[in-house]
Amino acid sequence: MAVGLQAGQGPDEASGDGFHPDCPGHVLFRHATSRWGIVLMTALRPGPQRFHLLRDRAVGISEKVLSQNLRELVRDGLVTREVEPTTPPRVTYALTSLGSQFTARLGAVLEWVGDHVPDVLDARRRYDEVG
Amino acid sequence: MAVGLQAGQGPDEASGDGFHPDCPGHVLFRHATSRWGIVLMTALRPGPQRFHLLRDRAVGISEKVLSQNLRELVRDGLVTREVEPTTPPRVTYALTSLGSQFTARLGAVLEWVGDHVPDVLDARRRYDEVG
DNA sequence: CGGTATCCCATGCGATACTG
DNA sequence: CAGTATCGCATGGGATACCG
Repeated sequence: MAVGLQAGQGPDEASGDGFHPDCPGHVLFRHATSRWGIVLMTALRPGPQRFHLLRDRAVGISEKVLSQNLRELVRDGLVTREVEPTTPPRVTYALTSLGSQFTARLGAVLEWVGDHVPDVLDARRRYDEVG
Repeated sequence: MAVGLQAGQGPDEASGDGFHPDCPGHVLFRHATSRWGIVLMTALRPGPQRFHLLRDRAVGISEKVLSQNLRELVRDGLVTREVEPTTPPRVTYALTSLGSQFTARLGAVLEWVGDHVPDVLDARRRYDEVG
């Protein structure tokens, strides 16, 4: 059973099945596909990365938001966080197998989107000029 | 080339490739995966639907937000809008082939999420209790 | 180095009311 | 029936400063 299929076929409110915004699967999806979630998950695909490296890859992210996002991903079980208690500390993030699977599927979507940007651009132009 | 892979490997700012929030592909992705975007796209998979039917399926949506979302999806070329100029008017929305392809890929992600909700729940419990 | 704390703003969404 | 107009709020995220 998918997650958001047929929202609102439940009784009357808070539709019985999996699409209410509070549904754990929905929350996971929002975290992983948030503005920075995608960047971070993707950045982790090649292998484990340290905090400052992720900060550099996610150009423009603030440290607050970076750590916020990572914390949620860790909580959801998509990412691991490992601390070596040296001074200064050394913290490494990596995809779990769960995160790896999710990111692979998400990657297919992103790749498709990338391949079809011209079509979207065309559609917008047509929509904007004529009406 | 995927869309958000390796953000920030460009020169210095607004990373050359496809992940700046203003990137058309990113915007498309945000529209289609917004709170209601997923519900609407999914609701349209079985076939064309009229406005009031979509409103009923997306339990809790306001008409304002429904028409907002549909308008963006139409503009992005994922959905068509057809008006029969009767009184009262009869407006039908349907997936384009573009929208159909996108939704299929997205569906794979949603299905995966649905299948792994228990794992996520476990992860969160572990995270919350121990730390 | 790897964070937190604080403040602020833009956006998305909800509720309600009105219209061609 | 299929919208638009208006208002108001919660949330995600940016900027800056400080800490173990």
